[in-house]
Amino acid sequence: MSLYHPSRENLELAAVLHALSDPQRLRIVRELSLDPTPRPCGSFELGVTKSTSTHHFRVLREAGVIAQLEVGTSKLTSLRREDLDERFPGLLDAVLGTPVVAAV
Amino acid sequence: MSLYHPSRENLELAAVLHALSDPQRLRIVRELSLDPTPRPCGSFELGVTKSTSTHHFRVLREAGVIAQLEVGTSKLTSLRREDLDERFPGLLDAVLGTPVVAAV
DNA sequence: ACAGATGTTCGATGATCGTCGTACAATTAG
DNA sequence: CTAATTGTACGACGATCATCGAACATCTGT
Repeated sequence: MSLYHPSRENLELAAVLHALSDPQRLRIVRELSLDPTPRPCGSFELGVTKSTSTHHFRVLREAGVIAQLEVGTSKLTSLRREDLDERFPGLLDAVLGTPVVAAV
Repeated sequence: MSLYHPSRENLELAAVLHALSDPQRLRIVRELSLDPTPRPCGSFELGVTKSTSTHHFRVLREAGVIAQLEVGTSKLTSLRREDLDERFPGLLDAVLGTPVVAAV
């Protein structure tokens, strides 16, 4: 049983925007952008339980924001930056280039 | 009773992304970007009832994506492009599919 | 074989969402 | 004044969402 990942051409803007519209998921994406090394889900400091975490990673994966590779008992997570940049140029940079709070 | 509009500094990324993650609202924003002339809500061809329409315009306004000015019995709607560009550079262009600079 | 680590699955719960219809309010045109 | 236009308010409805806990599965190390 492999994990569903939408192909690059099938990425949907509304789905991507929805995936990014949650604080926890936005945080995951930000962390991933800072250190592009694929890392297991557990290495993210979210203030939620494991099952909630699983949910958020699945939403991100099914929207095509992240890729997850099963390795042993863990899943290495990475940003699908190239696919997103190709399909929605500038979107990821705009989302990531934004400080969490307004900086004047 | 005036309409709530978040100030530029108070625009929240998650709220904006959420507002843009609905097909109807995305459509409103696209139409607004094509013709920047402020227009009443009723001039948009959405396949929903008036009350649903009211709801979508409110979500967009409260997220800071659009501005609504009461004029007579109607409300002139416009994109808050400058505020959005200042606060989240490149986001609106990316969502609208408009490159920030000419393609290479 | 056993224990630990990593993550999933399965309800469940309360909140929010998109949608509708009806009724209402306010302005404008005859 | 009356009627039409423009939009809101108020429930209400099913759907989806974010979250949790408990149980389970799978791999790894000893």
